[in-house]
Amino acid sequence: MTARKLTRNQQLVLDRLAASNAALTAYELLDQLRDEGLRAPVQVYRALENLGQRGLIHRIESLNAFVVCCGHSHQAAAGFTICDDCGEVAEFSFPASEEGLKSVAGESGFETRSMTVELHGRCAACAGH
Amino acid sequence: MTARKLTRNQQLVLDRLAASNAALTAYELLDQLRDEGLRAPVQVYRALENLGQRGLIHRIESLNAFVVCCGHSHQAAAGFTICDDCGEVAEFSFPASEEGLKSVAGESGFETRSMTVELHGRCAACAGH
DNA sequence: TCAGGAAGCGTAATGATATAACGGTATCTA
DNA sequence: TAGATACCGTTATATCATTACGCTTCCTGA
Repeated sequence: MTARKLTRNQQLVLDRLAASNAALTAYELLDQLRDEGLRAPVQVYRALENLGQRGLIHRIESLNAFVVCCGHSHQAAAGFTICDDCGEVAEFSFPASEEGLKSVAGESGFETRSMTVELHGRCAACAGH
Repeated sequence: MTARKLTRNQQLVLDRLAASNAALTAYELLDQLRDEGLRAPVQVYRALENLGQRGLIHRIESLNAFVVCCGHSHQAAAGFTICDDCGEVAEFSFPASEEGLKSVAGESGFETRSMTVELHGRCAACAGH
């Protein structure tokens, strides 16, 4: 019943993501892990699926790529800022706006189960602040 | 300087999207337009790119698919509700939450240029209300 | 403690989404 | 009406993701 230990492949993928400020695609992960013996996309995708179910990583839809989870357990939805200059992805939460969005969508009877919130722009460093 | 008229391919793609409540992928559009003489994905992608620049359509990142724009000119960002049962996609705006999101992201110095807001769940009809 | 089931593995093939490169045609504008 | 720009169709290729198969590892309970 308790969660199974991470397998070698899962740990390798998680470690690569944890070491990156940017989101990594499945194929970028595969390239970085060839030295560790990974050979096929499906090996990476399987690890990603498992890590996703555990809530240890997030998928960035607008990049078809993945990042580690910030570490908080998510009662709330996760939002992401994505720097289009340097690629840095940062996670944030937005409890008030989240309620606002659900509420606006709910006006037409829509029942929200999950949400994707991704902001593109420039990070503080790239904006020169 | 004034906007060029839509070409035949652009109009065909726009019309198919306008006739659908669900988002359509580029390949679904291609299949639906083979009778009209379209043969290759790039023809559809080129039309989609042009229509996107005109603001006549939106891309749904979490589906890799496209919908017509509701028709409002967007000073504000567009949000979407996506029914995971029937596929219906509806557009909404959320001025208050939009400011909230930009503001939360801005706390760390992030400058927002655009945002993706996609809510998955069940539409009123599928929820049985 | 070991039998059965669930989860995971590697390999191969394939499916789905998107773009690059090329040379030709239509349209706009000065 | 010449030059610039946008668009066209065709072909090839890049990128992202899944299915299928048979074998191994790990967990659990009798």
